[in-house]
Amino acid sequence: MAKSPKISASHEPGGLIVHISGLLPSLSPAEQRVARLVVADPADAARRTITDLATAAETSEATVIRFCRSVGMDGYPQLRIRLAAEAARRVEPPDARVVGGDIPPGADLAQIIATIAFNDARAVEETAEQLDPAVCEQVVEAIVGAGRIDVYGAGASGFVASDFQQKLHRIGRTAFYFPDVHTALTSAALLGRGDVAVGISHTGTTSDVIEVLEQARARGATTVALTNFPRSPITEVADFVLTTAARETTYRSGAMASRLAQLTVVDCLFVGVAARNRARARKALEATAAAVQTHRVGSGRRRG
Amino acid sequence: MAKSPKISASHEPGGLIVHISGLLPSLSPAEQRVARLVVADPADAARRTITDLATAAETSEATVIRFCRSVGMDGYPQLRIRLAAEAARRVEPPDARVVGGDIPPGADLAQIIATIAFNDARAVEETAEQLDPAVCEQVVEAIVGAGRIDVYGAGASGFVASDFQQKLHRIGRTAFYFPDVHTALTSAALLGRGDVAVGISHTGTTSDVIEVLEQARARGATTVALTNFPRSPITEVADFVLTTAARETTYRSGAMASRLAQLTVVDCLFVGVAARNRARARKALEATAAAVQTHRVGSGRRRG
DNA sequence: GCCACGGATGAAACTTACTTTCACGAGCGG
DNA sequence: CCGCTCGTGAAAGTAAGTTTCATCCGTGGC
Repeated sequence: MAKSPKISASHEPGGLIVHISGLLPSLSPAEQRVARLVVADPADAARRTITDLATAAETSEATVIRFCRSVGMDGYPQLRIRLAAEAARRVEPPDARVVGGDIPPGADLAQIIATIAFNDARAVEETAEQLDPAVCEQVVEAIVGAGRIDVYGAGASGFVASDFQQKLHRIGRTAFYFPDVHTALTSAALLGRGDVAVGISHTGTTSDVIEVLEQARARGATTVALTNFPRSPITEVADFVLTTAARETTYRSGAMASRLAQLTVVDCLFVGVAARNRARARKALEATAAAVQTHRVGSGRRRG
Repeated sequence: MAKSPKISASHEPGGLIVHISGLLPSLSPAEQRVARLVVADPADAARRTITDLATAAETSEATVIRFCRSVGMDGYPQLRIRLAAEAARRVEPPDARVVGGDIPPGADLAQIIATIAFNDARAVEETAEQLDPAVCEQVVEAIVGAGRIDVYGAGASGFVASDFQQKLHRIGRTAFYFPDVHTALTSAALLGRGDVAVGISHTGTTSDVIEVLEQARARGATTVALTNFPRSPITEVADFVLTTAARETTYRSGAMASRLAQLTVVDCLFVGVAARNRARARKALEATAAAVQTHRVGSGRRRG
């Protein structure tokens, strides 16, 4: 990477805040303080002067400017304006449900449900907003033309990887998923030019997955990373990077929001691939559906 | 008239532009030139610097400031921000995404993404809305008091079942998932009063899952069904029925929407259970998180 | 016609906000 | 332990925004 790690935010119609939260862990401590203020209350931040904001974040103006550059803005005034615009757009939720934050200790189940659903839905929506269709297109292209597709993921992301594998398989693409690192590495070693390796890691720091992608890349395969953090280590071994937009969350439902976001991305890719050859994909899907038909009861209309 | 004819615009949530055009005729010629530029393209005006705007209106900065005061702003920066916000709000509804229905054959990837995300998010939201907190509460209760929890699911629902099992396990509940019918049946036969069996089936017609639930029920276990169809066969063997709200869909992303909805429900149950004993759950989660820490790289901040 | 008078206007002085530069200090790898 | 890099804020520098003030014009009285 050249010099200034400026991550483009220009093709981001709706998601400045999302974009910033994604970048948050890659920022320096002082910049993170600024970022947190901004994310917490964009409208308020837009009203502040740079000196004001710097003081509030207990840092200097210089750091605020650096923060602006880090998130892809030219300077503070631009950030202000973008924030104001962003804030105006999202004044909507007047709901009582707890947004973004923690679930309060005394919450009843109805409240928990509302909060989880809201955050889950948001993660899905925001992920879609910040997904770059051009990159998706290239990934779809690669998958369509691939001799073989390997999908990797550890832990929770493993479910997603496995899901993706199954989906691709159902429409007749040759895809594999390995729950075990060693097997995965072995498989990666057998990949070659034209093949595709997809690595899924929410944090982007899962060494197992990174290793496997690295191996795949060394063999000439096209590598794709799916992570929540656009500057995490996994992005360094990937030809294409797709990001989800689950907010940094605490333990409760954060993991789930991120999972849903990942699944959404995977589904988009899947549909993109399937759309390339509708007839064949539909036929394959019908065949696989028919295969499990005998395991269904009451095949007709559902009774009361 | 006293001095500056400042007209308050602070109690004007939606209509800055309207407000300005309203008092346009009362402005001086030079100010009117400014006003017309602003009204014609608020977003563009917000991007300009005061000198820029003054030049464009063929006047001086001083006049622009006067204009700001005339329309009730404190100064130029405030106007800029208000304009940016205003502009953002009125560009909003460009909703080209296809709602609910099929993805048209000629759709480009951006459209596909928007459609999938929208439907996914909807499924999650609507599921939460129709979920009965009372039933959830009872299910949570049962799980909290259970000696053992068995989770069943076939095919795509198997992922969800497996996910649920893993979640429960991580907070120290004894939970099992069996991908194979025979093993599942065997396990169900060993359940007893106080144990819980959860069956997941989107259609509610998967005979394997129904069979297993039936077996579990016969042994005295509490049975829970998670399905999209409140009157499907599976509900007949369940003590508690939880439903998702994915619309009846064709092959494309319907499966995914239903999956996300299922995961959301599962997550709600999980959080509900975890909330019953915060301290213990948190401790267990921290322990499991720490266990995989060595498999992460760049434990600190991510670099570019 | 000439002279106040007042409002509108822009040039320039001024202030504040923003940006850049630079030196210091902490942490890391050799 | 040394040198390196990186994050940081102080301070210098630049640009943006604001105020002041002189000018210009039209108006209406003398």
